[in-house]
Parts: sequence; C-alpha cells; structure tokens
Amino acid sequence: MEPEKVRAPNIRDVARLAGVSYQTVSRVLNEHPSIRDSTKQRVLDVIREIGYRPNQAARALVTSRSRTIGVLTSQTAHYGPTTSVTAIEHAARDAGYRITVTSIASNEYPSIRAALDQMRTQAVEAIVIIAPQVRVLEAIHELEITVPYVTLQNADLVSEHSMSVDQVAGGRMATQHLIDLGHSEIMHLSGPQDWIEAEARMQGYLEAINDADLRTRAPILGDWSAHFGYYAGLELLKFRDFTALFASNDQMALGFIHACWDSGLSVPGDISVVGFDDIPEAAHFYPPLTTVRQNFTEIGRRAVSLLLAELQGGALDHAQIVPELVVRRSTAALPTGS
Amino acid sequence: MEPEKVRAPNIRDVARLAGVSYQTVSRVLNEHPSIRDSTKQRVLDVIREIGYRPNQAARALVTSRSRTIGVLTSQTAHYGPTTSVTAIEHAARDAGYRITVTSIASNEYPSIRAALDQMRTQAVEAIVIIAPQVRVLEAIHELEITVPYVTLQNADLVSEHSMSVDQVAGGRMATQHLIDLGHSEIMHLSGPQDWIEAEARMQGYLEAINDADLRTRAPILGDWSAHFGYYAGLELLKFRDFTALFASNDQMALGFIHACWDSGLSVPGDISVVGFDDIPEAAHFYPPLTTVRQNFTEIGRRAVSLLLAELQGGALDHAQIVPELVVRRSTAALPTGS
DNA sequence: ACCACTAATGTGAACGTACACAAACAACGG
DNA sequence: CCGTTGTTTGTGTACGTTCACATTAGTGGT
Repeated sequence: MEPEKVRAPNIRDVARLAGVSYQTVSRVLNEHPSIRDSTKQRVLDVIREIGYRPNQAARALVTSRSRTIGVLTSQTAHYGPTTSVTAIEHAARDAGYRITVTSIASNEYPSIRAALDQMRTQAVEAIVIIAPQVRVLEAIHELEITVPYVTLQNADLVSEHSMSVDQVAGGRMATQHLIDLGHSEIMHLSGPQDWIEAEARMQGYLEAINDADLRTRAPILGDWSAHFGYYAGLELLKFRDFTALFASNDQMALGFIHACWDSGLSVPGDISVVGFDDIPEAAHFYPPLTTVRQNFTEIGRRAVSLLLAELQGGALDHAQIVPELVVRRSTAALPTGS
Repeated sequence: MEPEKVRAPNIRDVARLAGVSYQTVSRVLNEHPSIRDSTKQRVLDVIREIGYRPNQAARALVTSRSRTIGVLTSQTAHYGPTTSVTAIEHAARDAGYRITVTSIASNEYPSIRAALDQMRTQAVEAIVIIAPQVRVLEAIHELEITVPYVTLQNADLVSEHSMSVDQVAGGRMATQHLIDLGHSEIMHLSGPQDWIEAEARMQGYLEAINDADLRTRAPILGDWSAHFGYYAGLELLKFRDFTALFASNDQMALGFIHACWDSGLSVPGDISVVGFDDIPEAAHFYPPLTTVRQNFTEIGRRAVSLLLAELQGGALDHAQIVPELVVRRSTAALPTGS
C-alpha cells in the first residue's frame, strides 16, 4: 500500500554487510565448492538477517535459464489432470523449478497456438502437456518448439516425448474384465476423437474384442462429461442390444449409469459398466464403479523427472506405468441364457 | 537438441534491421503514443520477420515488475478450485499477466510457509489464495506479505482481501430448503475446521436452524472427501435420529448417500440430502443431487479483476456473488406424521 | 625460507530491457 | 525568417545477477 521506495536488498548489500565481495556472495548462493566455511556462514547470516532474496529476473537474464516448466492443460477441470498438476508442481519445486500453467481456451488451433506462444514468451525450459490432443502435438511441431516436452497419459502413439502410461493395456483390461464375465455385446463410450488417450483406450478395447472374436461395435465418441454419458446412454438404451459398456472415463460412466436407472435398467443386473481413471468419487457411485485406476500423482512426478533428465542429462526412466483394474459393484457376470 | 549457440534476437537486432534506435523499438513494444506510423510499421515488420520476442527477464529486471500472479492452492484436486484456476489463468492472460501455481503439501504451517516463500521468491505481484484456510491467512500476516492478495470462496470473515461470495447465504438456503420441506432434524456435515468456507457454510446452517427455532445439532467436521461422507454416514445412520442432511460439498454428500443405500435407507425417501458446489457430476448422482451452485469461473475472474484493480488502481467491484440453490431429486418433503 | 601449486576471493564485463534526459526535426505564428 | 512549441527519435545509464578472468591467501614439500 504505502509507496515504499526502499528497494529490496541486493547482492551488493549483502556483500558490504558481510565484508566480502559480491562475487563471494554469489558463490555462496550457488554453492560453489571453494569457499571457506567461516565466510560462507558469515554471508548466510547476513542473508538471513536482512531477508535477502536473489532476484530471479536478474538471474534468468544473465543465465538465460528461466527455471520454469510450462504446463499446458485443457480448460476442463478433471480430477486426473489436476492431480497430476499438483504432482508436477511438487516435483518441479523439489528440483528448483517453478511451473506456470496455461490452459487452452478451446481445442481450436488458434487457441492452442496462443497458449504455446505464451509458453515461448515466458521462456519455459520444458513443457508438460496434459491436454494430449493430436492438434496440440501438431502445433508443437509447426511452431517449432525446441524445448523438451512430454505428454501425459499417453501410450506409444507418439513415442519419443511421451510418458509410458500403457493406456492401451488399460483399455484392454477393462474390456477383458467384461469378456471374462461372459459378456459378448460390449459397447464402448470413448473420449473425443482427437484425444490421444481416448484413442489409446479405444485401441485397447478393440484389441480385446478382436482377440475374443467378438463383434466389433463402433465406439461412441463423447466429450468426457457425465452429461454426454447420460444422453448417449438414453439413446443407446433404446435398443438394448448390448449387456456391457466400457466408458473411457468415470464421469461418462456415471452419466451412463444414470441413464440406465432412468431407463428402468439395473446396473449391474441388466448392464455392466466399467469406467476409467478411478476418481475418488467412483467408489461411492451407485453402484460403486468398477474402473481402471491411474496413478496420476506418479504420472506427474515421472513426467517431471523425464524432463529434468533431458534438461540436466540424467538417465531416462522409461519404465511403463501400467494402470490397474479395480473391480467394484458395477459389473457382474452375464446371467446364463440371457 | 543441437547446441545452437545462436542467441535469440534482441531489441538491438531489431533496431539495426529497421534502421532505428533500440529505444524506438522499445517504444513500439510499449505502445508509446508519439511514434510515427510508418516507423512503427517498419519495426513491427522486422519483429515479425525475425521472430523477435521481448525478453521477459530483462523486462522484469528493469521494471521490477514480474507480471506474475501467484495462485496458492491446496493439494487436493477438486472441481471448484480447478475451475477457478482456469478462469484466473484466462483473466490474467487477458491482462498481460501470467500465473504460477503453488500448492501446499499439507495444511501444516511449514508447508504453507514454504509455499508463500516460493511466491515471494518468484516476486509475484499479487496472490490468489484458493486454499482459504485460517492458517494460510495467519501465515500471510506473519510473513508480512505485502503484495495484494485475495482469498476465494469467502464471506465476511476476512473482509478486506476476500471475494464477496456469500457462502453464509449458500449454507442458509440449503438448510432453509430442507426446513421448507418440513424437516426439523437436520444434520450438517461440514468441512475441515480451519477452512474458512466450511466455517461460513456452517454458519449459514446454524443461522437457518436458529431462525426456525429448531434443535441445533453439532455439525460433523469432515475432510471434503466422499470417503469421509461415507464412513461418517455409516456411523450417523446407526441412530437414525435425523431426516435430512446438509453436506458442505457434493463429494461428502455422495459418500453419505452411498452410506444411506448401504444402510438400507432411501434417498430421498427416508433421508433428504443437500450438497454444495454443484460439480458437473452432481446431476448424475443417484439420485441427482440437490445442491448449491457456485459459479467458480465467475469467482476466479472476479478475483483477478479485484487484484488488477488494486494493482493498477481501478474501481473495486465488491458486488456479492450469491450462490444459487439447484433443486434435484435428493430432497423430498418429510412425510406427514413421521 | 622459498617455490610451486591449490584454495579462496576479487574485478570487469555482459545479459536485454526501460527510464530519464537530450537532441533533432517539423510546424506555426508573428 | 526566427523563436517557440510540439512531435519524434536518439544516447546514456541502471536494474541484479553470473561468467571469465585476475588476483591474493594458504599449504606443503624440500
């Protein structure tokens, strides 16, 4: 409030008070090896005393390193992405990086372009992409983004810059679970077409269906929302020509179950439903949802460590993260003779 | 990848190519009024041609303005906060600011301190606090944070730096709705003790109960999670000495409803339930949840405009944001003679 | 006690921009 | 045609830090 003209203490202030040169202070700050313990202590004392904080802008200017990781996310606020952002933030902070979040306003090209442009302006050193839409990757190529980047929740569709989360396996195990229960008419409610993870889960579904020699049904392309699941469900259930459904995320599964109740059908009595993600609420749906769990925290953490390895030259950890099937009450064996 | 030693073009490169002085370029960048159109155009052309981007670090250094807004959030990834972050990001970007998100690892004091310290190090110009816990505010005072800040989702408990979201009114209308339906034994499942918004909603509950001369029951202090709602519900329902429950958020309401079903009770047949927030899934719970809607996007946007007003000296918009009751199927009139 | 070598500290740049001030240029009235 | 005014452009400097290099202090061997 008050127009305090007292500027923040700088490195020279510290130097003067500690009776050393500013360069010595700089060395203390950067943990240079050859500095006498007594000197170091004296400097640190002064720093603490006057509450000195290095000016990040000056540091960034001279080193041309922003120590910032950009996080590109979509505007929709789902549990998974958000959890990952938090994990990313912590991992980044531990490594001395900060993160700056930019969300794309829509999945139109100009919006993606604007977001990436913002990243570039902020001189981020690396980018984590949580909105892994094909268009985003296209934009990255087109804008010639040169910093390391990594896309979350992705399988092998884009091999180099992706976390090794085996979404395909996740889709497989969800579908296989239904097959094992005796279902043969299994629908799939997928995510938007240009989402890589939706694609991967769908692929897992198709593989499982194929391997079991079942009839392949055209997946429905949704928008991840419970609303979509509900309205799609109302339409689909007019026919009742399937006994199980694998939804590409828990929200759509919830909406679909809602549609089942509204249509007078019981889950899992008449229809079995499997979701994806295992959001914390899934265990409390009615019925509690069988779903495929992803460890979003782990995913976020690994994304950062991958980027840091690339930035600082460490070993890349390319171990696959495999999701895990969580069986609850929304799936049941197909009654024999149905 | 390639160790390109070509440094990015700077303002002098632009100046040279445009045949003007660097200061002229600077003026173009900062939209100084007195600059000839032809000159301006020439400079802009060069900028576009060589892909020049102003160096933010240098700019921040000389202006001592980081153009960054810090967002302090809690580690839990709920719909509301996340939605607000997105809105904040957009509003900030529109105003030429960027945001940097920091989440507190736990609600312990050192963690809060560390997060605020990080903000200070990054020289944020303002802070949006989405984890409005009392401790955070204490920490803000103690650390002598001097930049403008605003807490989201807050009523009048902390008057000056808070968004005017009337959470108390929200709690009131939820409770009043149950009273209007004829319920007289109404429980409240609140949020954690040190959360300001939990406090406010609880206060609304208590006011409504008082005004109706009903028996005040000690609210249960939860942790916002569906899990808590479930287990608390199992305990509470052993007694069945209430016919309605107001949960302080939708997740806990969901968990409680789950407990109702598990206890053989019907919602709303035996027990009416009201939630808070209106997360997108709430409409698809079983039964669809009556809840109090908050416009999280609006809240985030307003938070930024409040901060910008303080930073740039504009008019403060102190109009209250009043939440809105959304009646669905989880509440019903108390059967007469019960 | 001296030399060679390493450890510890200091000095002069440079990073890329904006601000304060100065200078050139045009326009205009008397 | 000259002084006055206003518009447009240019020059020096500072922001706070790190890097490259220079210098001094310290250590051990002979």
